[in-house]
Amino acid sequence: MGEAFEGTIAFRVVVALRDDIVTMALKPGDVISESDIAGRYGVSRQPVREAFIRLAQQGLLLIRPKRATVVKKISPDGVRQSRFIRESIEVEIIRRVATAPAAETAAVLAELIADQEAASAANDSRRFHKLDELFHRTLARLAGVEYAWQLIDDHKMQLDRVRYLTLGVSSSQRAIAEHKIIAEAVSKGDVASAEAAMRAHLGRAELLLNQTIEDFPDYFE
Amino acid sequence: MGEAFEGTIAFRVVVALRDDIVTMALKPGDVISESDIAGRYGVSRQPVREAFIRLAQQGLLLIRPKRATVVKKISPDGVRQSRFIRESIEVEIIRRVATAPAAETAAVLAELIADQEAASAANDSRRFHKLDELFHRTLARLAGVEYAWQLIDDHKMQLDRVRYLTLGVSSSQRAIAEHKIIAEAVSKGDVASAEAAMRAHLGRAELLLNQTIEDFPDYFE
DNA sequence: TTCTTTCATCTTGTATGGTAGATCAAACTT
DNA sequence: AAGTTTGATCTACCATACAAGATGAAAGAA
Repeated sequence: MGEAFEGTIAFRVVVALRDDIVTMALKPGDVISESDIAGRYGVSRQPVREAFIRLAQQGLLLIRPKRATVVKKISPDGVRQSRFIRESIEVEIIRRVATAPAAETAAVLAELIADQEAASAANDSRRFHKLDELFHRTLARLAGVEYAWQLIDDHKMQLDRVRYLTLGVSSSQRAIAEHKIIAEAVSKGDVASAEAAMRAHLGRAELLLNQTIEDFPDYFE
Repeated sequence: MGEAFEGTIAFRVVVALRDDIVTMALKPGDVISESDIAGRYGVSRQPVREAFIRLAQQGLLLIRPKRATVVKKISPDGVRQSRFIRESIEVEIIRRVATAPAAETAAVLAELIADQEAASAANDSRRFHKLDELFHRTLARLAGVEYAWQLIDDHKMQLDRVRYLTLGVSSSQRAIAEHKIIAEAVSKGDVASAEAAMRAHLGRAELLLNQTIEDFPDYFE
């Protein structure tokens, strides 16, 4: 997002609150108020209020006029549709890249996968997560639609909350293997295989979601 | 978007400004200020400020800290990528609906097309535009991803600004003919034809964009 | 007891005053 | 004349005070 207000207090509050929400320090259903947060951060209500507005538009908060503001519960159907949107766009991206692969494509993807293997070997899950994201964003860049990835990124916050609930079960080995299949198909210009591999790669999240709903029913609508 | 603040002044300002921007009453590059708009609507600066924040997050305004706020110029690349997103999602939607068409599908789409023909015959272009939108949103509903359409709708605002610049050239006849082809393929469960028809239907906008950039260069980045 | 009503106390919404950064033109210096 | 500095005047940012709706518990009526 082109956040053009980085120096402001409101920006600091947005970043802090968003982090708290995604990492589940603020749990779905938690009630917060402008004065509450203002006091906690030692600022006035005004910048907090503006942060609330921004986070509400991102689907993380629900401002209830004259009542209170709550951390939005995760909507299973919303997550499902976010996945639908992501799969639609990423499939189209992979088609474009595979249809006319640029010269650099194979090398760039291979290097990213090598980095991922290094991070996996070092058990650095945070770095692996970053590299995983970078892999997908790079594909968007190669397709000339990096902005489209930003859109996915916005909606990925909901998914990230789910992901955070299931920390540690991420099998980076399998993800890397799937990345390799995708990269190979793309580099060869095999559109159909690339699309199928991407769908398989993204499809695994569905099971994860259902499991998570069972484990943490209070966090979902 | 689940705008949950309909009774407020800020909401009225958002609606009014968004309408002004989409209809080009406020032109790309126009400079506005909180006090300016506040005075014009007879309200205080506070709700105007909040409206600015919301519109900035929707990509219609650019708030420049300590300087001024301008109506964002239209980014040709942004419009192109919005089209990419829309096509990705709508193609996936049409696939889903065509793969397993519900019983009601054919009848629902036929009725919508009939309404469109009536609006076209009556030369009611505003009503036709609404029905055109409804056709696409209905497909999303039939695919069980109506929320995905809301996403398209948000990003469609940029396209709507372009569309408004080229008023009158909308050939509703051709659009209706294309809708018929789509509806028929979907009803028959012919996935490949439905997808191709949808791509062709959405693809026409590219030419329109290039023409518009030539005609109104000042409104684009 | 059970239902109704009142009212203290939450909340967000709005108005307004002051602050500091950004801009630009006029005055000044060289 | 050309470049520099100053200062008036914009702007958005923030703090604060007040208004009004929503809530829930306590007091009162049946």
